Amino acid sequence: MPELPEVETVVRQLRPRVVGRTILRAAVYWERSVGDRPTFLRHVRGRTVGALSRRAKYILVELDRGVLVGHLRMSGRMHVHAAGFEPRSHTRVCLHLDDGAVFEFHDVRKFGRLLYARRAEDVLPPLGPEPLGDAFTAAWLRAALATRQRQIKPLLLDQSFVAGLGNIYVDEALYAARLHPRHPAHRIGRRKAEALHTAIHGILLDAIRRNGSSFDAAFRTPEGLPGDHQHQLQVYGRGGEPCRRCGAPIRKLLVGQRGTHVCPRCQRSPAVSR
DNA sequence: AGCTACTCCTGGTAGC
DNA sequence: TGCTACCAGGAGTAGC
Repeated sequence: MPELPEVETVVRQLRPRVVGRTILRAAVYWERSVGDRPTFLRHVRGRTVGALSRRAKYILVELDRGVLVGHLRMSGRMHVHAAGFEPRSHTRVCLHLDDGAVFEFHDVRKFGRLLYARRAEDVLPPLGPEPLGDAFTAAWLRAALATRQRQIKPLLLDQSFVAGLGNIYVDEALYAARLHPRHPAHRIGRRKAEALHTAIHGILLDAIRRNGSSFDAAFRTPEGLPGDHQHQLQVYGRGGEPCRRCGAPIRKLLVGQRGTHVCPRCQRSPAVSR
C-alpha cells in the first residue's frame, strides 16, 4: 500500500517525465477517480506542468493554472508510457502529453483520486507535520504524545497528527521502538518517544532509498518495478514467523480495526486496557 | 476527544 | 473445477 516512501518514489521517478510538458488532451475512464469528469477535462486541457511534489501521501502536480492532487490509496499507480499507449483494464485516467507520451493513472480498486483544484489547500485535509521535515523533532513528538490519550498506533495513522505514515511503517516503527501498538500515547516516556522518533525517521529514509515496499502486486514504481524494502520488514506481513530479535512468533492483532503485527515479547502489552 | 462502524472497490484466496 | 464468502486497506463520514 503506498505510504510516504512509495509516494516519494513515484514523485521522483515521474518528475523528469512530466515537468515542462503540456497536456494536449485528457481522457477519463472512471469518473469517480477525478470527481467530476467535465470539470476535470475542462481545467486540464492545454495546461503545462510546472512542478511535481509530495505532501504526506498526496502527489501534487502543479499546473500553470491550478493543480492536480493525486492520492494512490490502496492500489493506485502512475506511469508514463510511450506514444501509442492504449488504456488497459484498470486505466482510470490518461493525460496525453505534448511529447507524445501518455501519463496513466491506473487503479485496480478505484479508491485513488486525481482531482483538479485551483489550489491544493482547497482539497487537502488538515495534515500534521511531515515526518521527514524539520518540524518533526523528537521534542515535538514527545510533547505531542503527552497531549493525546489515544492508543499510539491509531494516533500515528491519523494524518492530522503526523502525515504520511500508513499501516506498514507504523507497525515497523513501533516494533523498532519496542512499543506496543495499544500503548496510550500520553504514557510514553521520554526515552521511548525518542526511540519512536528515531525509528520513524530511519525506517522512512531506508524505505525511500529502496524505492518503497511492494506486496503481492500492489505497489509498482512508475518504471513498473517493485520496491525493495519489503525484504527489510521485521513484523509487517510476518504473522506466525519468528521475531528476528528474540525468536517469538510474530502475532497478528486487530488494533483500531487495522491488521497489526507485533512481537509479543519485544513489544510488551500495556499494563492497563487489554 | 476518541471510539466504532460503515463506505468505497476488486483481486486473491480459503473453504466447500 | 467452480462456486461463494470473506478479507485487505486509506481516509472520509456519521453516530455515540
